[in-house]
Amino acid sequence: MKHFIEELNPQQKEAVINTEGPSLIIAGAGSGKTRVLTTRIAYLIHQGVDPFRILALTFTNKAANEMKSRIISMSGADARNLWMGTFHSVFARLLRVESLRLGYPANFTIYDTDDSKNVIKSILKEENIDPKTYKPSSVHARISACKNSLIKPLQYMENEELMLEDKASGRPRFAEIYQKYNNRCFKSGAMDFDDLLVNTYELLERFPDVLYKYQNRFLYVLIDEFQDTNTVQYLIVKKISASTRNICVVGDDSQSIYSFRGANIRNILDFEKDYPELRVFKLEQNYRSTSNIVEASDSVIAKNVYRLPKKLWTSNERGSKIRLIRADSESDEANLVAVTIQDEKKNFSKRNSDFVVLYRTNAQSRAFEEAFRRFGIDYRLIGSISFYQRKEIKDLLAYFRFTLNTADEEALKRIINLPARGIGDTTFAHLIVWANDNQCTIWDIINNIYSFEISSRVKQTLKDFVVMIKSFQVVAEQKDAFEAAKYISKESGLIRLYQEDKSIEGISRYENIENLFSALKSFTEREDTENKSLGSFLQEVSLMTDADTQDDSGDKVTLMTVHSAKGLEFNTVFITGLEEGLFPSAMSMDTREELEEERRLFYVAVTRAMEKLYLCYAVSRFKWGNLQFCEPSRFLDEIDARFLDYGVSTRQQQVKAPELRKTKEKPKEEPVRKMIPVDQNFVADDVSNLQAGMNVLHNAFGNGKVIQVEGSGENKKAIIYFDKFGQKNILLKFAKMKIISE
DNA sequence: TTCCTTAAGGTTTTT
DNA sequence: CCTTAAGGAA
Repeated sequence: MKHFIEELNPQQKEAVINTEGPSLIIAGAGSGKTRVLTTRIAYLIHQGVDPFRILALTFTNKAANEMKSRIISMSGADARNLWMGTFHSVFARLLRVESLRLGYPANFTIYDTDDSKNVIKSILKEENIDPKTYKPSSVHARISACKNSLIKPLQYMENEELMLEDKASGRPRFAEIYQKYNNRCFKSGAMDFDDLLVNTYELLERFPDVLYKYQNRFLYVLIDEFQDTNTVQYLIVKKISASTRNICVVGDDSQSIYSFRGANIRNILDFEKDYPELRVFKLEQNYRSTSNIVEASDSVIAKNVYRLPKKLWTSNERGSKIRLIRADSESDEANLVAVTIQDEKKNFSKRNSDFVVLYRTNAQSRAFEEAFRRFGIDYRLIGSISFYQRKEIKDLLAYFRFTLNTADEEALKRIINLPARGIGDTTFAHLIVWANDNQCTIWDIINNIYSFEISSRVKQTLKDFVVMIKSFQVVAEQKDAFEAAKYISKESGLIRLYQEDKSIEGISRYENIENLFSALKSFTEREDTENKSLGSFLQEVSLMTDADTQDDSGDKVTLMTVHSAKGLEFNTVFITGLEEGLFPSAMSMDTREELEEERRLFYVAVTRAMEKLYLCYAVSRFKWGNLQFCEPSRFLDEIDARFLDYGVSTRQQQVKAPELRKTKEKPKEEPVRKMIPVDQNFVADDVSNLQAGMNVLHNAFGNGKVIQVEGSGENKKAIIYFDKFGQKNILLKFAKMKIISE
């Protein structure tokens, strides 16, 4: 232990060894925050604190897992018993034990955003409310905001200000929807993401014995990324740590980027008011980046008015200047980034994993994916749709969910007619009416279906369904998650359904299911899983994000939003799409507060870079099929010019030149096609008689299999599935391909 | 009830 | 532009 502490700088050391009482650690970007936090916990364990009695909350599962394994390597296997995870996962675990108190089943379901929106949609439908004025996504966002500030439906209705706000915006029935939504979730034995927090708070508030229990269990509470906690989160940890007051929060107000999700920057600014005896530690030495990058980032964040005073510095070498890349279009931007990566790899022998491409919105990833595929650069895409959000996965999970919680209406909706068994919307609507009339769940109805007026065919189908689910329940009870899942997916017929689908999508769906099973297998075989049941697996899975499911192995360039890059570092960073209206986002330019958050976001992006930073923007961009002209981002002007290099590398000019000429003659595509690395000696076959089933070699896309041929003459085209590039529609008129086999 | 066609709408950011 | 939802035909 001793040498871990000796390696720290004086400020870090202070922040580690002062374990008693409230602490605020203000940790600048790259100042060794994670190291301090892990060492502090290892130090506590070393002092004899039982890991079971330490609660450490992080922002992502990934951060939690990484820290945990670091702590284990510092202080031994016992550290496995730490309560460490995201707010949501830790409190979900707690609620599993205590949920009965609040009237929820122990097997309560966790609704993800899609489930929540579906609940809202069905409420709108039933109440005949126009989904255009009450957009499910904005209704959900508002409900979420309420929950994060602990405003319940009844309080909402009594709040004149909020009610007037709704009236003014033309949505006077919001409070009613909010209430119905909550009732519906409760009836389904389901909690949404926000409920995991709200209900934890309520539990501690309403049941003193429960509060007492957890106050006594957790002697030390630590919170990472404190600047991104919201009101409920803070109130929960405040309650839990109230008796010991051993609460240690780590954060950086300059990196607060989640206010849209209810994060309350006041939590960090006002922390001192709640804890007058607070000790503050400031970590201001940056170990991550070159001094050029550190100073440049500082010149940007200095433009913000709302911030705690601190000055980041480094003793690292100056490093190279920040490069600007100006592109003509989004595809040009992507190509330039790809070329630059190739150059950097060649000239400085860097690996793909040294690079990250950051953007403001997920939609921007597409151009990069395309370019990287053309250039043969391996990449990993983080974000957008997570593995567990995929339809086929959600379908299977819905069976698991329903098996464990038959009140879960959203799950039932997904599975009752999948695979098709002749239970359509009409029948389901009947079931809902009967359930409402009888004040019971739909499961109760179909369980007693003989007493209802419905065709005997449907009756039999529903009876079979009930018998099947009951058999699943027995299996889920007796077997581990993997075995149970195998049984359910087979007996439900889902597996067969996907196996039989031989379309491209069908095959990829089946692959996803196979991946789910390997996840299940490793879950049940993992050593530190104390509970190997299907329910335990479901809980873990419903709180996973895309970043958690990806493996970091393999040498790949990373593509992700700036938000998901928080906490990470890369040798070389490309910040792309630096244009007014995109970054800063057009939706966040109206107020000073919003703009400052955008600037903090930019600051986060800049400070991810260790050695080299590229800032990219395009002068035009396609938006919904229309070419739009863009102005470079104001953030580019805000960086002091002495940190910037406006020069363009010779290689970049080479790439740009042909494209510029070409764009004037022919729109889009053509210049991109030019950029495909083409084998000069490639001799194409005559493909006019191409048939489905043939294997071909394309000059740019490589090996592929013809799925289908359609059209004739000039317009004859083929759908080909390429090993490396996936499915493409190819016009045979242009195609340069060899026929390998028939 | 299912499948296919057509229309509309969407781009902040995430547990 | 692309994807998803709704509406109509079999």
